[in-house]
Amino acid sequence: MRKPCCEKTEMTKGAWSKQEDQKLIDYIQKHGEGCWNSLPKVAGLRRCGKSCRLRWINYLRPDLKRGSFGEDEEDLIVRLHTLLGNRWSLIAGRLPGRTDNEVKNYWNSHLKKKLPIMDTTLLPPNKPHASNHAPNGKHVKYFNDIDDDVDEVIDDEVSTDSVNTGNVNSNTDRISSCLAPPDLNLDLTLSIMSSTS
DNA sequence: AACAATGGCAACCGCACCAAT
DNA sequence: AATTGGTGCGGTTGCCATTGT
Repeated sequence: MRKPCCEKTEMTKGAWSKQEDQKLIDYIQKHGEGCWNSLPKVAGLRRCGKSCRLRWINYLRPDLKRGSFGEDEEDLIVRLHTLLGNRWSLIAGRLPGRTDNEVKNYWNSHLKKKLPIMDTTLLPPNKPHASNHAPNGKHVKYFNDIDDDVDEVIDDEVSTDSVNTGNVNSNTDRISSCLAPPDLNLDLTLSIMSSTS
């Protein structure tokens, strides 16, 4: 077992102060992202590198789109989750200005409870090492490989849906329709796996 | 008004991958 | 080929605000 990245007892934990935020922003504006482990020392922060990275990616990045999710984004999350399961980083990659943490939180706190009680066989596996996982557990690389194909499907579905959703009244109905769209090929992942292996 | 329950979000933790050596 | 350090990801926790009793 590897040692924890930051076992130093003097490391600060918990909520970030404005001063800390500013130090991190200043440092990254000067030096760019990367070298997270050495960053705190150079930037004068008493935080571990992982904490700095998380703070930057999830909160401080200038391209972040704060605020509530739009209906289009909601649809896309549901669709992508249907295809990919809990691959939050991949899902977030399809949502400009959104982070994996934000998408994950939004799913857990908003979308999950909107979903109708349904046949769980329609749901994807939560872990990449479930039935349709990539060989050797290299799920990230594997999912990146199919990324472009998913992109095509999602683009098609969203453009179609953006026309259709005008007639759908409730969120629940809208999400239900997303979960079982008549022409969405939910076997895509599997078929790509077999075709690329 | 006071307290308890609930929900939402930020942050932490542990594990896994990858590149360098 | 094995080891190591850096990084990324997903699950979980804890805090705080809001709502209900």
